[in-house]
Amino acid sequence: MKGVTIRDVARAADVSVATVSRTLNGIEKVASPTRDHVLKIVHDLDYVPHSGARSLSSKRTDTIGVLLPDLHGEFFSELIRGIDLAARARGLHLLLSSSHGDPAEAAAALRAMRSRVDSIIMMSLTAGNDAVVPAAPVGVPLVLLGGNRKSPGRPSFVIDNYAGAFAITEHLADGGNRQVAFVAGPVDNIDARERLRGYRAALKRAAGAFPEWIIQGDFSEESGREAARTLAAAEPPDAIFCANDMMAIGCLEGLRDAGIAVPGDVALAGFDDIPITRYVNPPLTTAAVPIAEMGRQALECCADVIAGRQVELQHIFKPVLVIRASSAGRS
Amino acid sequence: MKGVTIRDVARAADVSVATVSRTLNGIEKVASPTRDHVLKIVHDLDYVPHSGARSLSSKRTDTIGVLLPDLHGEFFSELIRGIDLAARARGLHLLLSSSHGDPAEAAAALRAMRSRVDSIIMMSLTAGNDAVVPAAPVGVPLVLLGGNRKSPGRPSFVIDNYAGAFAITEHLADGGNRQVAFVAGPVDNIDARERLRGYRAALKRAAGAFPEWIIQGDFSEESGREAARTLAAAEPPDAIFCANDMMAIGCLEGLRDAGIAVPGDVALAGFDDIPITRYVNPPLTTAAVPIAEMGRQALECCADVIAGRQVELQHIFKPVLVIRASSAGRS
DNA sequence: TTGAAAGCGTTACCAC
DNA sequence: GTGGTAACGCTTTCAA
Repeated sequence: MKGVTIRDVARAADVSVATVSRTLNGIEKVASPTRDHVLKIVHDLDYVPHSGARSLSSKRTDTIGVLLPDLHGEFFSELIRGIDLAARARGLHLLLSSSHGDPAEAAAALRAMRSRVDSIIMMSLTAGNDAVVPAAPVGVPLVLLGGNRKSPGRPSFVIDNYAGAFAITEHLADGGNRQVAFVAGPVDNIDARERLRGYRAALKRAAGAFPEWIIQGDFSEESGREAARTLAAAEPPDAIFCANDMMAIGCLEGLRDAGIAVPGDVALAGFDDIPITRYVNPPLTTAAVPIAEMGRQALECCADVIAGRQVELQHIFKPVLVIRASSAGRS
Repeated sequence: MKGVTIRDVARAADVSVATVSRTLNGIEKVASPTRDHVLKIVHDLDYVPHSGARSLSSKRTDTIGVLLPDLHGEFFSELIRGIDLAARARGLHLLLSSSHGDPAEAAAALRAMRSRVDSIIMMSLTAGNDAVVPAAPVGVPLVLLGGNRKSPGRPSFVIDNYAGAFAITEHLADGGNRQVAFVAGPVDNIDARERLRGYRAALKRAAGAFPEWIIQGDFSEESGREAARTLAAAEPPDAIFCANDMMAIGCLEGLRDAGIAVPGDVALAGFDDIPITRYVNPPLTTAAVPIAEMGRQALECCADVIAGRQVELQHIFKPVLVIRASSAGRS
């Protein structure tokens, strides 16, 4: 049962190994009766080609590598789901690797994957990680996910953080909220910086030019809670825009503890639209990013690159403003 | 830069390919100076062994397959996180595949993986899926996750659903709640059935022998919402135990819509302790399963099996009762 | 401690 | 259409 080779099949079917190979790969012509006979034997013997041998001689692995900085939270599970969906549809396998906090680790992971995959989807969240996306080829085509740094010649899929943040800020300011505070993400995070930029631009454009009010956070729930404490200590703003949903959730709790009602006293919004946002009380206004869809397209892109097809280099996903109870107008 | 082989390294280092191989695999003895010299060349040339060729001659892939029924939700992302953590620590790669609703699909996935991995961690949620875990060997060692069906000779990691459900039910009954209703999971799901069994046993043992009250659900949020409607239509019970957290969350919303307060009018509890449970209002009482830890141990088990070490066959994880506000006593 | 050479299971090329 | 047979890049005896 174990270790059935193509020779065993060839022998049993009374044909050459070449014919079996052709039958299985289906590119070249094989006579229909021969084909059927071979397939029957393959099935009877439960023959599965040895992928190592196959990749050795064909130079293909039919596998896509997925390199992520982390696996915590729903963002990544959604992303992987989208990638997996597309991979299954194309008959590709997925080699997953994560937790690459620092560039050195990520570089090592990249090297380790090199010989096992045909292409790699790589997500580098922080600006610091740019170092691991070398200008030089790494051996296999790379498709980039997230971050805004351009890596010339490489397809990249990014979120339009600026536009999303702009829309949220505008919405909060429109809602009759004069003072909109911003809880920022990590300073070395590109997405976070873009969101900050969007906040600033929207404020400037808003009639009346409300002053900026920026609190430093780090994308964590705890930092959101802390921001709430800080904001509650002073004269609270009319609205708070947190650079991601987790901070908004922490902020929500912090405000509740401080006896500040949302949206009664302060309007609140986040960014990402992770599933939890629907369940908190009140449900959170946020900017929805089509995470799974991004993953799906990134994989399709890999497949195209492998096949030698021409691909778009810049794929930008515009977040959709999702208005929920946390920012219900209080005119 | 591309396609550096072991021969290139051997030539550059002026040694035989055998010596390079030995140096890299580190089992047999290589003189220290030779070793260092070879390693330097390997580094300079940025040589990475071809994994296909390696697996062809060594019969190892250093890869573990992970077969999941689905990728939706936090349960799976936690699981993968635990598995990935352990895999990284052991220098193993992870081949991920999911969305195997029906047995035929799962069987195909199993076949496709066979030649690419040294061992497979397989999760089969539903009783129906048992068919895809054949008694016969599948070519590589299998480690089972979830479900209670025994597959003789195969290590399996399961949750003690019975004990968890028993504990929850007991807690709800103890809290001064006379009538405890149960919202069940899919009938063909083993975990769901065990939880039902736990509920029944606990009710029987409770002083006063409260009558059973079972509503059929399917683990979905929507079915929880519907169960709430059904329960609210009659004289509501004192407490509701949903067979998983998602149903409990749906139930919570349904109760709110019906004007029934939790825990004021009805105590509520779920099962799994997915992260969301902490954020809903009120936070949900539930049975916590160490998901990531289960994944970690499953991978360790794979590594042990591959290495030929003896392993325990039955690993049972007892859920921990997590009491939150949704079941706060109302004596 | 090192080198030479025989596989490992496929694919792909070249004849027929 | 089909068969024979070099690669493919590595590990692993077996000798030296």
